[in-house]
Amino acid sequence: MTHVLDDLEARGLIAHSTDRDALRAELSAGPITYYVGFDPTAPSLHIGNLLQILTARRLQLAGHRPLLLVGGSTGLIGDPKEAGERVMNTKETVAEWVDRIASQVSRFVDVEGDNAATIVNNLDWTAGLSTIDFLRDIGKHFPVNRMLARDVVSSRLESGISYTEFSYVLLQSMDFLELNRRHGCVLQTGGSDQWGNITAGVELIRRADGRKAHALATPLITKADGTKFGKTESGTVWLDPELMSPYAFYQSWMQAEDAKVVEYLRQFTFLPLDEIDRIEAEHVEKPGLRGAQRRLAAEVTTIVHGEAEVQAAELASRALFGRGELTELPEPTLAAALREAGAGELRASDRPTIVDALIASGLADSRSAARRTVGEGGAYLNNERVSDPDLVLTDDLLLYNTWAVIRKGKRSVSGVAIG
RNA sequence: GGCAGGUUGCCCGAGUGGCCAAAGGGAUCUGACUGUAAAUCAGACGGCUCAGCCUACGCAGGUUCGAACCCUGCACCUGCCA
Repeated sequence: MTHVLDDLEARGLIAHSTDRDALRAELSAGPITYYVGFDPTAPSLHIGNLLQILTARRLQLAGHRPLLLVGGSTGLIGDPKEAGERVMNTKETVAEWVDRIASQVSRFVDVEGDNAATIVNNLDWTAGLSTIDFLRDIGKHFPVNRMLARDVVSSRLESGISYTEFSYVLLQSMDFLELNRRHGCVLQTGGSDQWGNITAGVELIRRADGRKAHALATPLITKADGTKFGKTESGTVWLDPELMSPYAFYQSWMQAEDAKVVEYLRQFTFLPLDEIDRIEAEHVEKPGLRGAQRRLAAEVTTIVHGEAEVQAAELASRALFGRGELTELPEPTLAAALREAGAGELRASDRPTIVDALIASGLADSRSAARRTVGEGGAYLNNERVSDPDLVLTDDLLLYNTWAVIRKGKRSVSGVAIG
């Protein structure tokens, strides 16, 4: 059987690690306990976090025991980022997000069995901690000169960084130490942006307790142009169906770039590598068929939202993006597809125009934007370009006297029900 | 506490009394080409009851026919000094 490190390597999931041979030996010697943390900076995790969850899952499938940490305390402090000081959220908000993220994350791993995953919250060991103890036991191991030399910190020295955020690394390091003591946790994984925080924890464990621990970082997932992957025109790709519909989630993967889609298949799915190689061969041969994108979208959406949602998303996508005439779609299919795509509602008595429809369907943010779209030739009603912003959507223009398929540009489709 | 500099649209950044909804770049959107891909080229990019009006250049006032630009106070940021 392939060593889990080799699998991770082959999937392009290892950007950095501490002593690779020692880590390999430790993983081979028997089940180890490892952890990955998520700070509650939003009510839901996004696909950047998904990569971390899936990596944790791969290790669990290899027999190791995951600890999934939700940052009830670190979320109150804020990991410094280059863009500048974070906005502090209230304790109530953070507590609510902790709950949501804890339940979200636990769906992706086994929480029963020999190597069951455990959800932990770092608020458990920081809430009662006194400042004096913290400074004596943890702070003593952190040379400020080295903290200042860290990239994130030095980049913030000009623009400013609060003591709060400056101290963040101590808390995350303490988490690793604490999990090492409580659960024998010997490995922390995370994104490469967490490398500094993770290795600081490794070092703290060595200094404080004289024990050895490991760090493993996944690469930053990028688009072909090198910018961060995981944003669409509408923003972050969320895992929570309330923040992003399964259909929209599915579509965001459907629109993956040719140059990257195979990489994503390796990183975000559990498909065997030889099967991905076959998909790649077809993809290289006929990229226009978008077979790799279709497969990627189906696989990842299954992992996150389940098979039923995938079928609905596929059906809707085929109906709305298919070559066939919209008029040939049976009404139930059409209605389901449009609901899936986030259709809105309008009243016929208000004599709604194409501009109203663009807004109601969620395709335009304002009337100005909607008018602009029409003016640019980017607005379509039932796949026919509309050039008059004042066009009223009368009965005869609707499908089944009710539905209007509204499209903006080539890849944003939604609709409205007019009753 | 003192002194100096700063706070501009989604982001970066120019503008120092009228020609400013505000240069330039990025992001984003649309069109052409395509395959729900990329690259390229072109256009758009505060809001609205849209050839006009309203709101905007940290906040609140003031000077002026007229202010993002001048004055006063306040807040925050950066640096130097104490």
